[in-house]
Amino acid sequence: MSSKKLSTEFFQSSNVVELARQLVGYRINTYFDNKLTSGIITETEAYAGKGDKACHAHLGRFTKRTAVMYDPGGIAYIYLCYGIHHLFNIVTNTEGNADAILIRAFEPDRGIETMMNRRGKTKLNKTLTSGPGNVSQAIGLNKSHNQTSVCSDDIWLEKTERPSIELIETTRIGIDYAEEDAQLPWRFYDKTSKYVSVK
DNA sequence: TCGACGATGACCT
DNA sequence: GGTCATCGTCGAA
Repeated sequence: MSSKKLSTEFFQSSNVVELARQLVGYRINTYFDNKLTSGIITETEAYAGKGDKACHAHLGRFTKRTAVMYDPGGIAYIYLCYGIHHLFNIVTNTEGNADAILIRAFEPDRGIETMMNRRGKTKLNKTLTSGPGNVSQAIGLNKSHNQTSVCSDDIWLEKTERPSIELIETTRIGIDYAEEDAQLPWRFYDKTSKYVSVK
């Protein structure tokens, strides 16, 4: 039990929904420019590969952008949304499945000053790290980290004991185009945290 | 080539 | 509640 760091194998589980559920309460860390930033994940969404209408890899859609999703789990899928925001996902499952988990919010813990600088904030409030675009900016992730490992010395996750989590399972955000799959309860968040994008 | 648009967020009233 | 910034990606032409 000396290492709490999540392994590549952890992310290669075939059940992306269960993994997304599990990650709420776990710790996300990055170490860039000699600065550690970390926090406790409060909100995630599962995207279940080819069979999920909300997933970029729906029906096996394979483009330059989505190619990374088909790689073995344990790496980052980061893409630009609305021309402004970098959204950070973790690819899961084994090669060829294209499952991913979107990290939508976390509760800042270590390196808060660094995160506020990256976000251009002078006051600490929930907007520091709530919302997928804000998450990436706070922990210093951008497209250069696409396809890089999330089990490295620069980016890693850790298991925690998850004290006082009250897990809510509900629908995903911003996927109205996904028809009936928009109704799937594949968003998970901790009701006890204020660091959640949408309650 | 070109046009449409998106797994958003900040700011306004 | 509404508006809009901003640009890479993708599919149509």
